[in-house]
Amino acid sequence: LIDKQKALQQTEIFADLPAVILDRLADAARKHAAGTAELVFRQGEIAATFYVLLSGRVRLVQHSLEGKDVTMSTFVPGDVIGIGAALIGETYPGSAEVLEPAELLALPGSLMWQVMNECAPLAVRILRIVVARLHEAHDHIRELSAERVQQRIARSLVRLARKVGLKQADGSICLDLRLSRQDLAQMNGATLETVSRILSAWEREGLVDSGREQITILKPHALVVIAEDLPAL
Amino acid sequence: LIDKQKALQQTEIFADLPAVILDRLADAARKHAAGTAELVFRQGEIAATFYVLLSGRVRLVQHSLEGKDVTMSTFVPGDVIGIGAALIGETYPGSAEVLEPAELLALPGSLMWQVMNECAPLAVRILRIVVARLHEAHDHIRELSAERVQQRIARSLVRLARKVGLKQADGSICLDLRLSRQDLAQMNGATLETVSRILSAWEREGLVDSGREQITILKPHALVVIAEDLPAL
DNA sequence: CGGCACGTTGAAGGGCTTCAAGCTCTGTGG
DNA sequence: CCACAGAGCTTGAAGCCCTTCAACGTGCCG
Repeated sequence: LIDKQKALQQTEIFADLPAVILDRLADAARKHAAGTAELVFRQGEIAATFYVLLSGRVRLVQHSLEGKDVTMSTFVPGDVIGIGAALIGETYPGSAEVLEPAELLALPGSLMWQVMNECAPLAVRILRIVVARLHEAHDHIRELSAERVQQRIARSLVRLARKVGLKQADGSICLDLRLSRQDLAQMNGATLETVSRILSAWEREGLVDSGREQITILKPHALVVIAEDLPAL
Repeated sequence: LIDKQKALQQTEIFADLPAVILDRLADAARKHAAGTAELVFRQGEIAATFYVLLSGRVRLVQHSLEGKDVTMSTFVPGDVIGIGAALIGETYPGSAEVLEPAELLALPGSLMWQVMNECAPLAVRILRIVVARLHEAHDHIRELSAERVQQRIARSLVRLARKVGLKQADGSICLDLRLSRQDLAQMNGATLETVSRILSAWEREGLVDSGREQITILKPHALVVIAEDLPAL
């Protein structure tokens, strides 16, 4: 119970809340563990609860009718998952699939409503998060509409480098996560074959070093050039 | 001043508010008219105000570096524009371009903050709107990632038919707005040539009847079949 | 009536997908 | 410990979807 409070406090969204509020939330929170490939919730289910990710990695994925999976976003510890749907009480817009073994706190959306109405700063933060995600989604739409696969993949790698990149002594950046060609493809509306070909080409040119579910960026700047479609070399 | 109140009351978002609140909002609101192709706000500007659309039509468009414009969403009377950015105080995620001569009410984001903190139901509605738009954006991402241009165009037409379709006696649906090939292209990440070819093909098959900036759907059901990629005919 | 935005159509080509075959690792159970 | 199954990856060939460029209609409005 106390560890649940501590866990909540360490997330950006629930930090610095009045003790009373934190108590109520921690009291209602239920710990939940899930292994790789498990679904925390499924697309289409009525959303009564949302989740705080404590450890591991989770992605939000939409299934298209033809069986293609599309990754909407991936979450790291501290992120809130499914809060939009849970607050409104509609269905989840996608499934939450565990990428790396995860611990989560499950919280009821209804309680969140009550608390938000009493604690304005909390409402502010939620709105801030949802708006930020909306803007990310808009960026994603622009990229899918106007850019080539190459460019989008480069962009993904640059973004991942900023988020989970381990800078090496020689200036290269190692991406600290399991990342298959398939994953990259589903994040960018492409096929795994195309991703494989692009990475192979980059490897031939010495831009990256890639292996099974693992990628190291050798020339970060060159990747940015591709991602931003800058003219000169 | 009284007409501003009335205008606000007739939008879904500001209906049924306490008179005191409505007063303050109406008082701060400033009427604004804009002609076709004008920009209500520009991508990248600091967002201090948001807008309520009273009449006309407006689209939110992102400009890519290579000069391609991508339409994120289009707004009809009663919609709120730029509220996400204005509440957070960051920059606008895109430009708001007037499609048909529009009247708007401009409201300061800071005031909205204050009012939201006092009036929980209002905060609820804002959040509901932003979440709904996030989910729309996610759908759009899935479509762009997994579907062909044909399918996306069909989907756009079906959606427009629901929103601004005038049902005729013979079962056809006339889209009551100016809609160029270019517009359809920018809504779906395609080129105007491709859209033209697709519409020509559909016209040959008797699915639609299209002219200059004007489209009538002759066989709505057949279009749905294409949009949803249903197997049989 | 001339200008201009919108629209059509063709031809060429490129980017990406699809299908298919084979390879390389990883992990697991005998 | 080794072998093997299977997941992940690579590569080729064929082809389609869509874009790009270009030239030419068409209709609207000043």
